[in-house]
Amino acid sequence: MTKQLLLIDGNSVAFRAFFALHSQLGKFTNQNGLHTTAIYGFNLMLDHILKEVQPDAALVAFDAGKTTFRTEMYDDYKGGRDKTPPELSEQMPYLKELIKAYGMHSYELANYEADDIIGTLALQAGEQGFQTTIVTGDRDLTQLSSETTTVSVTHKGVTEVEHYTPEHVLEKLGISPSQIVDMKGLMGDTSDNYPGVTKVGEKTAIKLIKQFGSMENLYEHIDDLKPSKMKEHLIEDRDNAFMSKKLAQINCQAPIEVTINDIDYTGPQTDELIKFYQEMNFQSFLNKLSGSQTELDLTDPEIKQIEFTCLDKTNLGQIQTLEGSVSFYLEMPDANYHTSEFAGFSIGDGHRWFVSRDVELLTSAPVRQLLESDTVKKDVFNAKAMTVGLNRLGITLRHVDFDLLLVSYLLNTNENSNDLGVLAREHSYFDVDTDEAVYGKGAKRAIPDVDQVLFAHLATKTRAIAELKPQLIQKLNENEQIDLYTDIELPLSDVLAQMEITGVKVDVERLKAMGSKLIERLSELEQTIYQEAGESFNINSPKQLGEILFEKMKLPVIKKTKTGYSTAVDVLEKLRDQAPIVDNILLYRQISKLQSTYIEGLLKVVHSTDQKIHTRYLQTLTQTGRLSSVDPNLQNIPIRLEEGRKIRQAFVPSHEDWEIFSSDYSQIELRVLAHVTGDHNLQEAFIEDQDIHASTARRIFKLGPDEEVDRNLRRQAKAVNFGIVYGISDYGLSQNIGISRKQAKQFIETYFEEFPGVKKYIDEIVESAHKRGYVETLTHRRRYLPEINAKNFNQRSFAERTAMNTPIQGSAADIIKIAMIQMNQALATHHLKAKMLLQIHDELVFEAPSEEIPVLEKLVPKVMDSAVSLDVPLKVESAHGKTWYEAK
DNA sequence: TAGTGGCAC
DNA sequence: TCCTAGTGCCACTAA
Repeated sequence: MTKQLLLIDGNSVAFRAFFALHSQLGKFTNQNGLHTTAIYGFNLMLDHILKEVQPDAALVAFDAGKTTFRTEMYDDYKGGRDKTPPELSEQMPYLKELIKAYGMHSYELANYEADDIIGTLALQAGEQGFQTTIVTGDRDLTQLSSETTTVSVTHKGVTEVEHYTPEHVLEKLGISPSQIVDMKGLMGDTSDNYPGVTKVGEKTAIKLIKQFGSMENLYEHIDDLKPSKMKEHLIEDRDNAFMSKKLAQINCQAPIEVTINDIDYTGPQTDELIKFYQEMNFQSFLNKLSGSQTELDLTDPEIKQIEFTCLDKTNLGQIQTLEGSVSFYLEMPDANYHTSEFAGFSIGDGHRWFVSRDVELLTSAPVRQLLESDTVKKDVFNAKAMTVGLNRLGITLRHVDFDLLLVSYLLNTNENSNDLGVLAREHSYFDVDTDEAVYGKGAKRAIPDVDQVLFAHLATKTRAIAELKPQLIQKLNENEQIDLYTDIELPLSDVLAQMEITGVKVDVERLKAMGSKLIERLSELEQTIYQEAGESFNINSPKQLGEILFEKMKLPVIKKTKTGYSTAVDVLEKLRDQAPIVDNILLYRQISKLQSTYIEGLLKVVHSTDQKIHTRYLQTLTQTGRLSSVDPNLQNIPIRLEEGRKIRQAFVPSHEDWEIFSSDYSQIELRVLAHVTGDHNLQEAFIEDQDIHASTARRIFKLGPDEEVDRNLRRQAKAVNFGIVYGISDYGLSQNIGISRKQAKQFIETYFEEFPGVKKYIDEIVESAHKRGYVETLTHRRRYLPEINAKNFNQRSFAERTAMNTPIQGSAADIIKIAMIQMNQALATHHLKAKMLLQIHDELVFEAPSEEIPVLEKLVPKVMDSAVSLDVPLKVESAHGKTWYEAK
């Protein structure tokens, strides 16, 4: 066996632990009022890493003080840092006690940082045949990773770490560990406060190092670079670059006085540890030591016991005896079921329950036949997740009859927890544990090793689905929601599953090219802003930005937030005349949004196997019945401004000679409003296919029949129309179009005079909401408004506005859902290759072979505008092109 | 994790 | 007197 050495960067891990638990600061104190967050977090990390590494030798290295050989080289090294919070410093001496009780050594060395101690020991260890694991919160240490050394950087919390081997460094950065110092030399480091080369950030630095191999070689060949700003900066900042590289370089020849032989690790001193835990008030660690908590205790004895059969290859035949309807549950511990691992499954018929960890069994003939059968009903929790998960195993889930998640959501939109156990409790069903109780939460979340625990949990879940089914179906009937469930939501879940599985193809190269351009522009803007401000600061920090604008530059304060000055767009727009920096900040914001959210964000979620993005539509989340989209959100890809709209050029068809085809409902919410209010004037405008905002302007501004509606009046009328849909307030309207509150009030009153049906509807819906406590859409989708009778004016007003808005927004959502189901059927009956890819609230996006485009141009609008029959016509507009951008 | 800001419909 | 237009998701900072 290779000997294992564990080296921990004490300050860095303590710092991470402290902030990871910072929100709990108040809860973690001992009898003497000592804060214990960092100690607790450090302990969690130790338990975790000791179990993983099982070291033969171990050491925790600390920084000795503020002055080191680096501060001698550069006064300002680590300058400008906030001083360590006292709640953290007070914990450091106790942390060292903990380490001692664990039987580990700590060490620090004057003039050197912990990094240098670690680097020096790791080097010696490698020579002596040790395998070394370094734990730190500081990415810079990854320069130490090698054949014999792995660097584990804490990720979220403290127990989750990312292991950096040389291969992993190469994968993440594209360079080798030894080249990290060259990169740091060029880019500098804001947190350690050393400069690097002006305008060179991580991306540029990596590009240069990839090209030249090292900083030295880059400067030897500097004359070969073609003339550019960057070249000038490189030459100008040469000295900074070399100094920064030296600062970044970990010294692996530190004059340490310990050797590996001095730091044997033989395990914790249990007695001392118990004493220490008592002093720190660490109950859970004490329990763990005394062994009073066994894993089996996780099963709550209160819960009705369940008997189940472990399925394996020998007893598969028994599955064939299941009949009627079966409950099925496939456990995917990660929320993203496109990529999650499978933890196991359970299947049963109300009396017998079969369980296994081995999902391969699902593909065996008896199980597959059952899942794919058109005659055996399947009852599940989250049909869409099951469909996608099984699809990954090559199985098509058919004939789903009951979806506990979907039904609960329809009965009450607030009951949409994705944890079956939580949801069951809402329905007064207690014979199933929550996932949190069985799997734990946060960093501690894990699938139990003990079969009994996992299997009992899966079997009780399946049983809960079966036992809750009859009563919930009955409630759907009582609410007149059974059609909504059977004809809309359940079939829709399958349509959505297919859309998610299909995914949308992304032109990765195009995104990357856009990204590098944006980065260049950002770094230029950044410099301009720093010059205009007279200092450099973090533009992304509203706090720092506020200080620059409102204290240093003394611009007038327009709006404040809870925490300080507001720097939101509407505020900055009012200031743009006062200083040129404001426009640059607005531009910086716009571009950095595109870069981080859309370029970086999208690139992160492209599946490498098919270059596609597979979003997940959440069908049981919104309070109105709309869908939402996550991982990533494909419902907010920019369109309003041209620069952002270009992102859509990266959304392309998945086959050559195919196109993107898009259809959207025109003014669907206002049409729904015209329908539900029965307002004659509003209906007339739509029946005559008038420009609705111009028509509203004509009425509220009392224009004659031949009078021109100018752009400004139309814009104001448009805002009024939106205001009506959202549940209007005079203040909101006045802010939106920049008029006085009095004037806004006047607009609204005139609107109600001109559209009396709308006024009547609003009064009635609010009254009905007060009486019944909920509102409904066209399809009886229901939203409860518990605060509609609140004493608090704001709470009540909010509920009243949602009472107006929800039937409108929700009915529009109903309509497009119906259209999606019918559209999917229409594609099949017409034997089209076209696929539905995306839904963006009032828009459907498809990809199709070019020759099918003429067919879609007729078919899609026909299906969409006849999805429901309203008192006003629905209008659909379509477009197509080589990319989503061109389909406009 | 809370707060701020910004993108969509 | 208060605050103030509906529904979402996500990045980033600061702690």
